[in-house]
Amino acid sequence: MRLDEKFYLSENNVPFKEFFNFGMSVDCVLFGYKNGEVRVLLIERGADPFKHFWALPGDLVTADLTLEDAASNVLYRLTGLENIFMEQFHAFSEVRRHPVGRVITIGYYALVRSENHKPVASAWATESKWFNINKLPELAFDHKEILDLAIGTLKRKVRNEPIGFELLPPKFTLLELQKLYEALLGYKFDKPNFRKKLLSMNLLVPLDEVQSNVSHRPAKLFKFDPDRYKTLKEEGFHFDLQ
Amino acid sequence: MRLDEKFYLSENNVPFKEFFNFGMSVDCVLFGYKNGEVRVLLIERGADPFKHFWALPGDLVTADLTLEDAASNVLYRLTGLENIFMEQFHAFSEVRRHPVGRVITIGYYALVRSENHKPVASAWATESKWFNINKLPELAFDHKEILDLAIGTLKRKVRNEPIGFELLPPKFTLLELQKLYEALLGYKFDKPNFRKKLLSMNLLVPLDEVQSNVSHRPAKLFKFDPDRYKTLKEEGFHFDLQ
DNA sequence: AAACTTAAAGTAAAAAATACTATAAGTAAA
DNA sequence: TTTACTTATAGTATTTTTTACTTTAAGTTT
Repeated sequence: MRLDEKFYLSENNVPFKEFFNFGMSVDCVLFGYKNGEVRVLLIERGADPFKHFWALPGDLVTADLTLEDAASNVLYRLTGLENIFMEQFHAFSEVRRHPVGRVITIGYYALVRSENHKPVASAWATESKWFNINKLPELAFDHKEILDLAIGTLKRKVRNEPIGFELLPPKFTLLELQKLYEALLGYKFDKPNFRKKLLSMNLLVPLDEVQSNVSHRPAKLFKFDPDRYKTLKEEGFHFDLQ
Repeated sequence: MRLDEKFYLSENNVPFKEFFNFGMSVDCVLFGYKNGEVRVLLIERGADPFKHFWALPGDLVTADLTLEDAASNVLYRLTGLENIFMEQFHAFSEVRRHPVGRVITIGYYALVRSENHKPVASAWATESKWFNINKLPELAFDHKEILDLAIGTLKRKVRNEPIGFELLPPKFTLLELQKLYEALLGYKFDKPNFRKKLLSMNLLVPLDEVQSNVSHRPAKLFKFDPDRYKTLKEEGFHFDLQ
């Protein structure tokens, strides 16, 4: 079956192929965390339109790729990393959102440990840089709107699913975890209670290892146990941090 | 600026317009509720491909519409209603998901009071019918996958946001509300406690009115107060039913 | 060895969730 | 009109969870 062969849209007899004029893109909001700050990786555009503006890393989608593939590719080119945690959050479709044509973009947010990223410099982007999510520059296209929605999504998600761990190194202390959540949610936790709550969830595996190079009593290191979470979830457990 | 004038994709010098070959569609998962059952409205397709299959109501998007407009139109043609509660939940982009061409579809779920819908019979759809979400027929395209994700989204959302009310008549009793949540979540609540919890949220306005035509003591009617919810939300309130 | 810093355990009070009981207010049948 | 029946609604006691705070332990630095 070919596009132009046989099919017409029933309501008005317009040939199907008249509808195949959309451009599709993905835009990735890559979050990181460092020194108590939640950050997002932006690129400086190396080409028109919006040349020299800061923008979300993204790309037009080619016909042979799923959106997930396209977003993974963007993240790979940007960081050199594969298997980054990544999730769709919204489709943006304002008719005039892209000055060059009718482009609908799908927003993805992704989480990564800040250290692990190699800066790019290509024709695609002249520079990439981490920005504190509270100190953002002016952005190209409708990327401010996209980024704002991504931040809202992250803040909501992080409370209901244990995805925060994606922003931390594999081994972390309870205080590091607490500080991360405080930065994400914007309020403080009581240290003993935070500790008690997290440990009671049984999602953290204590390691036979402590912090090193600290000038005080070193804290015990933990790792997150994704398999344990999967099991608990099937039993009806619901991750929840207020 | 025109599409073919000036712009090339930086990485490989392909002209921009080569990327504008996508078809876009919206598919709507319209949920209803009646007699303790959560239901979804499906259509029987009146045209190829998948003629005579049950399917989600949807349509190809034209260049002048946003996705939200397109989804609203689908729902209007289906029910005759405007301003139906509706929300995007996912973009589906498998390369071969549509037999006729590369169509990316955006899934919307929508909530409506079951009574208020006029059945359609057009070339677009020969029939429309409510199905219990636990007794679904075989579906066209990848609509089973779309519907499954919509059901998961609804069950998650309904716990964290007071959207369940969209499925009830404007005036309802506390027991009706409880039965709705039991059907949605799949477990029972203790009546006095459910009542206590809901009333303590201060989202329900008691009316000077009771049930009629019931063969027992009639229950007081309530309505949901969306403005109150907005206010409470800004003060940090978080709707939560476990 | 003393001072200092943070980890980690413990405890008591308050709040919330849970399980259950009792009473009130209506309808329907005798 | 009375009695039985059904559901609404209020209340209460128990358990569990959350919250706020205190104490002790374990390391580093001077």
